[in-house]
Order: sequence, then C-alpha cells, then structure tokens
Amino acid sequence: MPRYNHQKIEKKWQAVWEKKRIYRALDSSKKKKYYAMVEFPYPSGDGLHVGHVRSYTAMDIVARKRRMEGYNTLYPIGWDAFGLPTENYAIKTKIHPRIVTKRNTDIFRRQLKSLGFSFDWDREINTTDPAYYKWTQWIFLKLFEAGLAYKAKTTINWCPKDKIGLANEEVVGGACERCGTQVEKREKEQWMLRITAYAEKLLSGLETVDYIPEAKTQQEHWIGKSEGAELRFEIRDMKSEMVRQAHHENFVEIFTTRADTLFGATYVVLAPEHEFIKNYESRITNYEEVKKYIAEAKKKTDIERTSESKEKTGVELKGIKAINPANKKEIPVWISDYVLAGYGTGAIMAVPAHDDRDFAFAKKFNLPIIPVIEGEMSIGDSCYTGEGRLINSGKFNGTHSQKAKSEIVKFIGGNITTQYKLRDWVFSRQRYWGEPIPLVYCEHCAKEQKFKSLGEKINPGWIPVLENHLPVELPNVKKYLPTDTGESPLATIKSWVNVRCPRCKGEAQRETDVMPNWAGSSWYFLRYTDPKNKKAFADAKKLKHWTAVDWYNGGMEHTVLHLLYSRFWNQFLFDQKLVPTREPYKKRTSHGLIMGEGGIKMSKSKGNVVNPDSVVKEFGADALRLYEMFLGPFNQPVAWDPRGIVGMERFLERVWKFCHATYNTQQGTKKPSEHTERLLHQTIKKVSEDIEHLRMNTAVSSLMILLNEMEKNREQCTGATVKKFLLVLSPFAPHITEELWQLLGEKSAKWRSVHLESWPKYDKRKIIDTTFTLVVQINGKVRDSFEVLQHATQKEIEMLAFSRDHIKQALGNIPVKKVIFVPGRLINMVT
RNA sequence: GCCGGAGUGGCGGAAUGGUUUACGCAGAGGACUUAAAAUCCUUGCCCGCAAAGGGUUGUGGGUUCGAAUCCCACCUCCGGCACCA
Repeated sequence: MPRYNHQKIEKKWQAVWEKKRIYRALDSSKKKKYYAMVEFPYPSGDGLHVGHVRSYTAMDIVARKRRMEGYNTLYPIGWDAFGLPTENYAIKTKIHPRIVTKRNTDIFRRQLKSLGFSFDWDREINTTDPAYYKWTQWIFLKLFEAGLAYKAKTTINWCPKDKIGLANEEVVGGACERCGTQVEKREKEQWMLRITAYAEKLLSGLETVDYIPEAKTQQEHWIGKSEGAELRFEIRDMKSEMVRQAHHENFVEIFTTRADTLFGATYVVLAPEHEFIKNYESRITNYEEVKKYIAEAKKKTDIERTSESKEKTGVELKGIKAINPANKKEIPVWISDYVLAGYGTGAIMAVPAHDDRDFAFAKKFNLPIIPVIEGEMSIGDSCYTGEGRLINSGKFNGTHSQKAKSEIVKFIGGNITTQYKLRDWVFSRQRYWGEPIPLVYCEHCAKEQKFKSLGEKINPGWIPVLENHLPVELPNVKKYLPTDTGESPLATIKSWVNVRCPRCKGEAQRETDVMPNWAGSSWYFLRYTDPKNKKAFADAKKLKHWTAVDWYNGGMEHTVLHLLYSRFWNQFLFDQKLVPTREPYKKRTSHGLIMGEGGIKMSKSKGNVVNPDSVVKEFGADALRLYEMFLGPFNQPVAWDPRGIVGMERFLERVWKFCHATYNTQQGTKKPSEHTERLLHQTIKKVSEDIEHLRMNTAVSSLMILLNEMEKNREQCTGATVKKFLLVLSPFAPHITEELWQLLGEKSAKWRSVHLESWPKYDKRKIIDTTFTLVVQINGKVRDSFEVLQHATQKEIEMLAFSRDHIKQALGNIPVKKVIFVPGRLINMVT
C-alpha cells in the first residue's frame, strides 16, 4: 500500500481537474442550472484568511453536491479589489495600487487553487479592471438618469492635522487613526444615491426570499418602517407678540410614533442642525450659548456621539416657548444631539414619562414628567414605554393607546405619515483607488437649462460621459494623498480634470470623487454570468439562464449594508428591465467569524493569524477543509485550535488504509451486514440533509461514525458500501476521494471523476432500526433502560417496565398515579 | 445606548420538550516495540471496590409528568450601528 502523500495527491488532481475543466459552467445545457456564490474576497496584503476558507469550503461542498445531483452548476470567484488598505499601502510605499492589487490577487489565486475549490476560473472577475468598472460606471449613469443620484451637503470626518477626510473605520475613539488628532466634522458636497426611494420595495422583497431569519430581521430593522404622525407645535415669542408676524413660520413640525402620549409632552427637542434655530436667532436670548453647543455637536464624530449616550447634553432655547397642541400649555424648547436632523422632521416632542431617552434627559435637566398612560411606573427611576389606557389626557382618558393614536392626530389636525430609518447612501469618496464617477460639470450647460434626463434636471450642469467614452479610466498619479482642500487626489491632475463637455463641447471639468467600494460588489453576481462581454454588462439570455443566484453565503458582518446595496441595484435594474429578477439572491446564509486561539480576533498586531498555506503544507487541503467544517456550528463564531486538526489527518489516514484494505480483499462474494448497511443509509440521509442546512460539523461526525463502524465490521463490509462512503465524503475531501475512487471505482474507457458521479440515494426501508432503547423514568428521573422492538405497544412496554426488578425496587409500595408514554422514546411513571 | 446572535465536561462541540455530553482534541491506564513515534484497546462529572445513589447545561425565578431546549429578569462574550423618538 502506498503512503498517503497529501502534497503529491492534491497537486496531481488539481492539475487534472484544471486540464479537463470539470468545474466549467455551461451557458446553455439540458441540465437544470444552479448558481452558488460566495462573497468575493478583498485581496489584502495579508493573504487568504482561514475565514475565507470556511465560507468557500461550505459552498464548495454545496456546489459539488449539486453537480453530482445533475445540475449545471456555476460556482464563480473574483476580486473586490478597490479600497482603502491598498490605497494606504500605495501612499506609504509609492507603489501603484494596480501593481499591489496584481501582486495580491496572484497570491490569493494560488492559495484558493491549492485548496481545491471547484470554482469556474474561466469566469474570474476583478472590480478594478477597466473592462469591469466600465459597467459599474454605466449602471451609475442609469441611476443618475433616473434621478436617483443627487448632490447634497453631508458631513465627513476631517483630520485637521493630516488635512484629509477619513472613513469611519479610520476614526478610532474620535481620533485620527494615523496621527491621533481629534477628528472634526466638515461639510462637503457629495453624490448621494436615493436608496430611500426603494425602502418599501426592499422591505416587501424580503417576503419573497429565503434568507436566514437573522438576516431578514436585521434588514427589516435597518429599513425601519414605522407608522407615525407629524404634529405642529406653535412657537410663541416671550418678548412681544409682534414678532410673531415676522417673515418666518411660527411653528415647528415634529414626528412621533406615539401620538397617544401627546398630553404628556412637556418639552420639545430640536436637532442642533435644525434650520429653525437660525431663523429665530433674534428671539433666542441665549443665542451665544446655543451657538457654542451647536459647534460642539458638529465637532463630534458619530462614534463619539454614540459613546456618549449615557450622559445627555442639551441647551434650552431661552426666549421662546412651544405650545402643546393638545392642552395648549406652554412648554420649553431645547436642542440636543440625541435628536438627529436626518430622521423624521429633526424635531421631537419629549414625553419623559413614556420614553427612555426623554426620561433620562428630563431627569438631568429637571423637566416635568407627567404620566399619561396607565402602566407600571414609578416616577422615581424608570418610565413606562408600553401601551395602555390614557390618563391625564382630557377627553381621551380611558381610551386605549392604539385607538388614541389616530384620534389625537385627528383632534389636533396632524398628518399620519410613514417613516423609514433608512437613509440615502453617500456615494462619493475623496480618494484615488475607486471607480471614477463618470460625470462632467459644464457651466455653460448649467445655464442652458436643456435637460436630457431627470438626473440632469435635478443636478443642473452635470452631464454624463458618453457611453462610448466609458470607462473613465483612473489616470496615473504620483501621489495618492487627498488634497488639503478635502478633494480627491484626482483633482490635482489638471489634464485629466479639464475636458470638453460631452454635450456642448465647451470647457468643462470632471467629477474628481470616486465611488465607494460597495459599488463594484453591488452587481458582480450579474457579471459572472457573462464576464467578458464588451457590449453589455451581461447578455440578456445569459442573465435569464443564470440569475437569480440560488444560494449566496457570506459573512454575518455583511448582512446589512452590502446585501441591501446589492438588492437595491438589482431592483433598480429590474425596474429598468435590464435584469430578469427583482431579487438578486434566492437564498442567503451567513458564516461566523473564525477567531484566534482563545476567542480573540485574528490580527497581525496580535500575531495570531493562521496562514492557510502552512496548514495545507503540513496537513493537506482536505484535512484543512474537514477541520474547518468540523470546528463548530457554521453560523457561529469559532476559535481556532491548532491541535484539533490532527484528528482530521488521522481520519483521512484511516480512510486511506481502509480503502486500500478493501481493494485488496474485495474479490469474492460477501454479504453486507444488515447493521452496517443500515448505518450507511442513515449516513447518506444525514449527510445529504446536513449539507442543505450547512450543518457541516455533524455531517463530518456522522462520516466518522460510519468509518468507525466499517472498521469494526471489516469482514462484512463490501466494496459497494465503501464506494458510497467515498461518494458522500467527496465534496468535503475532494482530493483523497478522487485518488481512492480511481482505485476502487469502475474502470471504464473514459476517465470519470468522482466529482461527476451521481450523488447516492438512501433507501427509506433500510434506515429503520428494528429496536430502540426505551428509557424508564420515575417522576421524570431516569431509573432504567432496555431494548424493545420498534413496534411494541404501550401495553406491552408497560408490562415489561413494571416487571423490571430495578423498577419494582424503586417503586416499592408507592402507587403509580399516572403513566406517560412517548412512543419510540420513554415511559414515565408519576407517583 | 440600540439591533442581531451565543453561553453545555479540561477544550471544540452534539442533543431545539423526553437517556446531557454523540464526534473530535487533550489526559490517564494497557497492548504492540529493545525503546520511541505511529497504531490499536480501555477509561474519562462527584462520592463509592462495586451495586446503588446524588450533582450538573452562565445566574435567579416560572411553566411542565419531564426544561440545555419554552416564558420573565439579570450577567458575560461575539457581530452590526445611523442615540431613529
């Protein structure tokens, strides 16, 4: 028997598979299609992470099983290669990001190939390839034309020392990651995508897809639909009634989901950014203090604003009061950063008796707390946020919250409205390594007022680059640092910025911001269907054949943003009749992170990063694949344990030896033992079902149990049994099973890979056990157990149980009041 | 702070209303060997030679003949975040 040399065997079969192209997906086929997909990696300089291996192995197993089940299977891969780390590396080393990206993708490709994934490498894509991002830009222009892209002022994180804008990720504890300087907020005009226009569609679409429940609820909560009301609070000036006739509206509009608590509103709070404040400047007597607070709020980063959640801050707008429209009482007006300008109307009515944040605020600033809902509450230290019957609410006393909501809105003349938490998507980055935004600003056309699309009308002067001029390629730059005015590095290249207007041919300037790296990943699943197409992002027929993605697995950390963004793009393209399905993914699952030893996150700085290369070299790809599948429940985070992998190595060694032993003795007629046969069929059933639910850990363990059993009953184990075992093991450990299949399998003229054989079916009649272990309990405690026939009746079992010495002894003279019988499991005697 | 998950032997985990600890790792004892590695067998919560008994699924309560599993409150860890009224 030859030694099991994983290095040699794995290399050998990887070469054969590649040469024979056994994993190639066909664009037309009589077979049913199956599209399995994993999140394509960001090719970082650190190389492949064992976390990638976890996800890619699991979907590889699914894809291999589908092929064996007779599907024309697409399992593609590519590179999501735009992004900050590469750009920051370029800034440091002055090496062009394109070169770094090439280097990193070469490493990743080699690593992925060494693990034996059944990717169709003919369809490899790269988001930084101009032939790819041409179409990212093209789709952006479609969004622009449809009026879903617009320029708006937003705040960015600004490092006053480095003089650059920072991503949220680069802000650590409110300070710049590189230099530690306190980060400020700066206003900047940015391109926005109106994802909010799709809020309802994104929400209702969730009902039509098969996502893990956590992903669905996370998305639902993120979209955050809530029915509420807009109510007007009159603003009264304290100095003189005369001012009320001034030029500004003398009311403020608030949004609430709890109109039923209106009588308990004891003050109004505005977001510091609320435009109302400026308009009332002359009438606010403490305007200096207010201005100071607004400036403070602006300085804070989002993270700071969040971490300060425990301690509420705010300033009263002195000199003005609001009128509670329900009871006409005068109440104070405050500003506080716990109210956000971007949600609702940027103003709230505060009901401290029935809202936790309002309660904390009122306690701190000694504002009155008036309960208006009957419920368990003590004014002392908590508030009641539930619903109930109204009190202290005039003629609404006794009405239930549900009913009171609409009645009170009607009573004071407010509007019932629907709000979404979802906000529009900031689509500009003042960076280099991203897709250029293919728009040109033309002063002349802005004045002309001749618009060819809704997008041009909303954004006067912004003209799309002509389709035959796409892609707008990234120009070469020497320095990648953004400029100290906060513009992208592209802004410094005058020869690139200054162009002829695509419309009037006059002098014009390019947009210098680039797209976020969410852009390329928002539609990549479409490009896989036709990756080399030069005329369209993908051919309509091929899209129809392949989409939607049947099963998409990715990280828990992407269940909100990436998933939502790509659903948005796909839904938009569907509305434009450019893709055949509304939803891009039929099924979505998520894998948990792989942590370092002891449950700490793997990171370079902690030095606990496991390199798959060394594991493959020492134990083999098959052992690594099995180990990662065996580690724990797939959807949960797991800690890496370097000792565990030897168990997989031993298992594979035993498979190797056992198959060779079978090969040497398989001549002669043997009858398989009934017991082994039953376990085989049970295992086929269990592995088949476990793969569908990604319960890979229990699938592997059941394969181990079968091997243990076959080893014990070596004499009764036939070649047919072993072959079926190899077939169900093959998706997990593709290399060793291919080698052994060639040894044991049928020899035919044409070479056949184990991975293209049929997936074995189990026989329903063969999986049923003839007996089971009956447990006897007394008052719920286990006292005895014995084997009984599967179809024994309750009477027979009761007789048997009562006649057991052990039970007789335990019961003594105590009468049994009740007997609970659970067929196939237990009998419980209650005394 | 908010949203979504998770807590079971020395360790990773299995069991989703019915025998807690399958499978694997580490440990202990034994077989083979001059010896070691590898391999195989046994063992593996506590008390006990054993039989018997008792304890145990983050903590505290509840529902049930019976709870790791369902309900309530709390603690700790992981992922996400835009204090969303």
